[in-house]
Amino acid sequence: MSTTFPEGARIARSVLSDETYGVIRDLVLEHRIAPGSRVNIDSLSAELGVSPTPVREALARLESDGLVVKVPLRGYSTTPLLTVREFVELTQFRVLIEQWTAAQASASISPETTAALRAELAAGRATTGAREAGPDAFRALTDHDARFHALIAKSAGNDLIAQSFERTHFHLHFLRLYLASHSTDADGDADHRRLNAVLEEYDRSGQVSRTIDNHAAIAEAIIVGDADGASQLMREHIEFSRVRFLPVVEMIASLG
Amino acid sequence: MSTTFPEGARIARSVLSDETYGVIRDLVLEHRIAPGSRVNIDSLSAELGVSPTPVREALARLESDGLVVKVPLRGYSTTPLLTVREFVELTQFRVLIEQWTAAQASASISPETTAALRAELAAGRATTGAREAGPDAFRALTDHDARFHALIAKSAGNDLIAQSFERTHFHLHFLRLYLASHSTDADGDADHRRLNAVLEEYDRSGQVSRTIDNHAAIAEAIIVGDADGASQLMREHIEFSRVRFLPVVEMIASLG
DNA sequence: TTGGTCATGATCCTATTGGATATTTCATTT
DNA sequence: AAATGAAATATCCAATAGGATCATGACCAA
Repeated sequence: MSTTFPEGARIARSVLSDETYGVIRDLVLEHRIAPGSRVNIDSLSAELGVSPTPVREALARLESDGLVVKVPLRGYSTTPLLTVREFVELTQFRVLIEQWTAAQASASISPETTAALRAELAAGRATTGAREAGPDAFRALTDHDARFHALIAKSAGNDLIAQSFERTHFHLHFLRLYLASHSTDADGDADHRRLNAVLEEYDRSGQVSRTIDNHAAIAEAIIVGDADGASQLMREHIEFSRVRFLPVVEMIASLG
Repeated sequence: MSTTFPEGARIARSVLSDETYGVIRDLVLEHRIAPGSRVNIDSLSAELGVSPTPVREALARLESDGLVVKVPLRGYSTTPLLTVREFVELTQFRVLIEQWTAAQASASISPETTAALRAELAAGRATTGAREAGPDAFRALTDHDARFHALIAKSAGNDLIAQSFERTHFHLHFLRLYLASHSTDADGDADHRRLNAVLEEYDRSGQVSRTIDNHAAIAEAIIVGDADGASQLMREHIEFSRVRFLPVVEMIASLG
């Protein structure tokens, strides 16, 4: 008997293959299944209380999403954590796309978009109320961050580009990295001590309030229709995120 | 050193679900299954001589590719042809991404990339040998076009962006549109007569040689490292394609 | 002893078959 | 003509048999 997953992971049977898809997706994204590890179809189906068939279909879709990889006749594995190179490439992609979405959103600003941006900013500020650091705070921050950037992407008026941007799941990849870094046992190992030092530096560097301030500035530029300003601020925002987070990624890569 | 065989040397075992994925994909792209029509799993599995299970898995992957859509408990349908709006959005996306890839490829030009570009140009010129118009010529042109643009995307040095670009399958969508327009019966209908007029104008407008000339100019700019020039030429190339093809898209949309 | 090869068993992916459930269609009734 | 119900159709899931891969360990040769 392997009660690996919590009871909440069980499925309310309605449209089983879709439900299964969502559950497995969350299991991967939330690190319940470790990055780079094998995914056993039989175990998973037994764990979720369904037959292998919907699990198979769910995994096929997850492969197209880039969350698992399939080796024929050998099964599925979750994709490994982002490498440093992939992290840099993802940041490049974000700069390219989001400079454009910010400018476009500015050019076609509407009262509805303005209201939505202000509401999301308020939600973001609410997360800073509790000033603690660590996984929970980081999760709340990335949730807000994901919603904020997705909102701008949708406001740019090009659904295709918005979809292409959202399907990178950049915030989920960052969350996976961060969770992985915090879940490493903090024993006396010199590597782990250095990682913890990097993490504490990251957590304490005022990242949360800094991010919210950046968002506020970007939103204001968009609302007043300052396309060039919004574009420039967006670029700086992403670059800042890259500079702050890169040491964490490098440490993780050197450990793994 | 272990002189292991390259990846391709691995024996291609019969993995039925992968095989059916490719077959169904071609069926949809080549219009053997009409756009917007239902896809019957039982009929398909009987047609292909396999059981419904691999067909189901293949369809799940195709949904992530955007070629079919699933309605729970009602089955799958092929996605309709591109709307005018989607065509415009796709062009916007291409301009945004490909200006960047062209510039980046110029900035990091290598002898290998130079050779590959020249080879692809030669292949493109070979397609213009037969000066006929119509579906076959258009197919040869889009095949070359897809390879040329994918080559530049890969040469930009960012795999993530290259993948994101290639997964739009823009050339396949264009091919579907073109094939759909040519497959409509040329009866006495006034709409069809107008469509045929638009198509003949398109086929006769020197699109083939014009495209190859554009490609040659872009390749030359990349090879000599002229990032700004390559970026600008790429933009004009895509805009030209948009202007020439848009009337066809509009006619199709007005008919469907 | 050391190194490599080969057989054997376990594990897991893969695919078919059959049945349960939802939807659609069509005939019947009001 | 509209509504209701029942048969037909198709999706959807489960159970199971069939194969491939990997791991373990024994055997043989150097």
